[in-house]
Amino acid sequence: MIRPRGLTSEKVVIFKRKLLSWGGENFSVLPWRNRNRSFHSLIVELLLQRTKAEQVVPAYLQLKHRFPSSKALATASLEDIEKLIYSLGLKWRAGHILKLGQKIYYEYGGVPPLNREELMKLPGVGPYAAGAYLSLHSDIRAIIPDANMVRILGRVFGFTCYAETRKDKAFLKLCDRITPKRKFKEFNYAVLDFGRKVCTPTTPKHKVCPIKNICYYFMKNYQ
DNA sequence: CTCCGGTCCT
DNA sequence: AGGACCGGAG
Repeated sequence: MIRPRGLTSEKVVIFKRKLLSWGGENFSVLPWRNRNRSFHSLIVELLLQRTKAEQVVPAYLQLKHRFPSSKALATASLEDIEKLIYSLGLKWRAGHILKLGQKIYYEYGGVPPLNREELMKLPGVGPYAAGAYLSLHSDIRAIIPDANMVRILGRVFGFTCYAETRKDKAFLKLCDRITPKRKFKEFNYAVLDFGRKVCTPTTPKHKVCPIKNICYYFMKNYQ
């Protein structure tokens, strides 16, 4: 159970505002960052699991070209998919991608479902992929309780993160409170970019951090 | 050489 | 709840 420190509505408001503003100025353009409710938008979230965005770009473009429709993917061979994502490592994901393509084509007519529970029943789709598909590609508000969110909130609100923190009810509640009601998409993109560029796992870039003055971790270690 | 990261299967 | 998975960055 996490115990956030200094969790006041003022700090929450400042956090949202600063992150949104930072995100607006530092948005990374990536080929899958669109609002298409397409199976490509869901597949790419599997490629992004435990994998850096830059690394995914070529594999994603090739995969999209090779399998332009869910039908093409559903009828593909496992070897074809393995070959395309080989450079990303973790090649067991090829199996998930094939099964996912088949389910989407045969059971959903080519379009992924639009609620969290249904999405998470799909192969390879967990809390991260479901939240990303809904909020980033479908304009449906959802939290993305991934490593970035855990790390950033953990630092700002001074709680220690463990492997199970992502499933912690108090943490999920905090994610829900922090994620804006309206600009959730902009916010989620901001968190992803911020976690990658500023609030990095090791040696966070305090010098360019716009929220260090409300960050428990920074205040404690550098003030 | 060590750390990092989502989901599934035991 | 704990391990397996794999390549890249620090």
